[in-house]
Amino acid sequence: MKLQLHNTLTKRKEEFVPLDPSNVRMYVCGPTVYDFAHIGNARPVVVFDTLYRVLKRLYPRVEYARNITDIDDKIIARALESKRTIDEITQETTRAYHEDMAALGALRPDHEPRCTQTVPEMVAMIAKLVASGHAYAAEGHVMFNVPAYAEYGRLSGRSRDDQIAGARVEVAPYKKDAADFVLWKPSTPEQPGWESPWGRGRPGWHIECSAMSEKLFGPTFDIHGGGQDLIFPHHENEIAQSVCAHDGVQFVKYWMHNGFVIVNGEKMSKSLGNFYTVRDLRDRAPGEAIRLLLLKTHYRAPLDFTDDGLKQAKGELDRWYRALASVQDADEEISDIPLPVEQGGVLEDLMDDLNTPMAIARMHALADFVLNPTSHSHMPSGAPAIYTKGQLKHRLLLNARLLGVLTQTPDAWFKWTPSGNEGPSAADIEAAIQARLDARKAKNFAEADRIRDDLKAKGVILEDGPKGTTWKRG
RNA sequence: GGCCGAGUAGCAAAGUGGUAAUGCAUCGGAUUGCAAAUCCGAUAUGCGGCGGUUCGAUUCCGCCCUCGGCCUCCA
Repeated sequence: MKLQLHNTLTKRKEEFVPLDPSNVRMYVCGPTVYDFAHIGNARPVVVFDTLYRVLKRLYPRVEYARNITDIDDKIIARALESKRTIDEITQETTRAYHEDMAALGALRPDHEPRCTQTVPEMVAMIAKLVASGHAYAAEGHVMFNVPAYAEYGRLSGRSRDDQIAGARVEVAPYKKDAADFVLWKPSTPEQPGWESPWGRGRPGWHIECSAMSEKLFGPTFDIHGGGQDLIFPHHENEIAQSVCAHDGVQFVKYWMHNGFVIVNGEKMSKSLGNFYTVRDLRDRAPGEAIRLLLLKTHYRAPLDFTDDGLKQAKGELDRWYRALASVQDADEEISDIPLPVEQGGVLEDLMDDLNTPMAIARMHALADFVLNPTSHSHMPSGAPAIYTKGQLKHRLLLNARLLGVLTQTPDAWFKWTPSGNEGPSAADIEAAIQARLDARKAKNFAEADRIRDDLKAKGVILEDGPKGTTWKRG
C-alpha cells in the first residue's frame, strides 16, 4: 500500500511520490496572529498534524513548516482599537496559539517562519518579479501582472475572464489589469513599514508564503496545505509569484485543502462572529476530544460542529481509555483469535488520503478486542495468532499515536475537570465514594443510591468494578 | 452570473459495480443489591429525484432538486 493523497491541482487522489524521499517537505498556511484561534483554524492544524505523523512514520526525514503571519492590516487595526502595540498583540496571540494547538495534540512544526523575519526575502522576490516583467510599480504599490502568467487560474479552475466578470471589488486605478494583485503596498508614517526600492511600505498578503517557503525549502517542495478558502486567491497567487520568480519551475507538487467547519449549517468565520474559539472549547472538553471531533469527519468534507458531536467524541475516547485501564501490565490473558484488524490497519487507512473515520472505526474494533480478547464477535480472518492483552493494548496505543490521541493516563483522562470547575473537587468525590461504600457495607442501599444520584446530578458518574469504585465526569 | 463541493438509518459518519463499516441513541437478554461499565443479540429491501449504461448501480453517465462554499479579509 502506498500513500495516496488528493491533489487539488488534479482534483483526484494520486500516489504520493516525494521529490526527495530522504527529505519530505510540507508547508501549511498558519495563523494571522491577532485573535484567538477558532475551531475552524484548528481543523487544518489537526488534519495536517495527522498527515505529518503519517509522513514521519513512512519517511526518515520530514520537514514541516507552518508560518506565523505577523504583518497584516487586521493586526494593525487591532492595535489601533485596543491601544496596544503590534508586538504585544502578535506575541500574546502567538503564545495563545501555541498553547491551544498543543492542547489539541498538534506537534510543533519543524519550522515556524515569521513574516517580520522574512521581509528582505520578500523584497528580493518582488524585485525579481519586477525585473522579469511579471510585476510593475505604480503609485507606491508593486502589482503582480496576472496576464504575464499564462497558467494563472489552474489551481482554482477559474479563467481570468471569469474572475473579472465576477469581480465584486472596485478596480484600483493603478492596476494595469483588473486581476492584478498587490505584492507591496506603501505605509503611512504611523503604519509599520520597511524600506524598499519602492519606498517605505509593507508586503501584500500572498508574497509572504512564497518567500518563506522559498527560504526554507527552495523553489519546489512536496506538499502545500491549507483551508479550501485559500485556494483562491491566496494559493493561486502564491503559485503565480513563485513560478514566475523561479523561471517557470514547478512550485508545489501536491496541493491539499481541508473543508470548512460550519456551525448549525452556516459558515463560521471571524467576520460573521459565529465561531467557537479553541480556548473556550478547552474549558468544556479535553483537547483530545476536540481533536477527535475534528478527525471524525474526513478532512475534505464539510464538518458541522455541534455540542453533541463534542460529547460523542469524548464518549468514544472514554471507551478507548477504559480499554487501556482494563489492562494491568502484568495481565497476560491471552486470545487465540486473530486480531480484527490487520497489521498496521490504522496506518493503511490514513495512507488512503487520510481516511480518519475508517481509522477511528478500527480503533473501536481494537478497543473492543482489548476489552474482550476472547470475544467471538470479532470474526476471525487471516492467519491465526495469539495475543496477550498487553500486546493488544500496545497495539492500540501505537495506532492512537498516529491519530494523536490516548496521550495521557486513563486516570488523568477520567478526572479531567472543566475549567470554571462547577462540580465537586476530587477530594469531595473520594469522600462521597467512601461514605457510599460504608452505606453499602451496611446494606443501606437507599443511602448509597442517594449519594450516587447526588454525584450524578453534579456531573460525576460512578462505576463499581472488581477493583473498587471509579469515577469520571460526564 | 462563473467555479467548486455535498446530499447514506433518529443523529454523526465511512464505503463499494454484486446487494450497506463504525460511533451515539433505541429495543431485547446476560451481569449488577440497583446502576454504571462490560458482554450477547436486534435495528437502512435502502444510500436526494428521474432517466441511461450494465447480467446487476447507492457506487459509472446525463438531467433535475436541495444545501453549502469560493469569486472580497477568512482555515
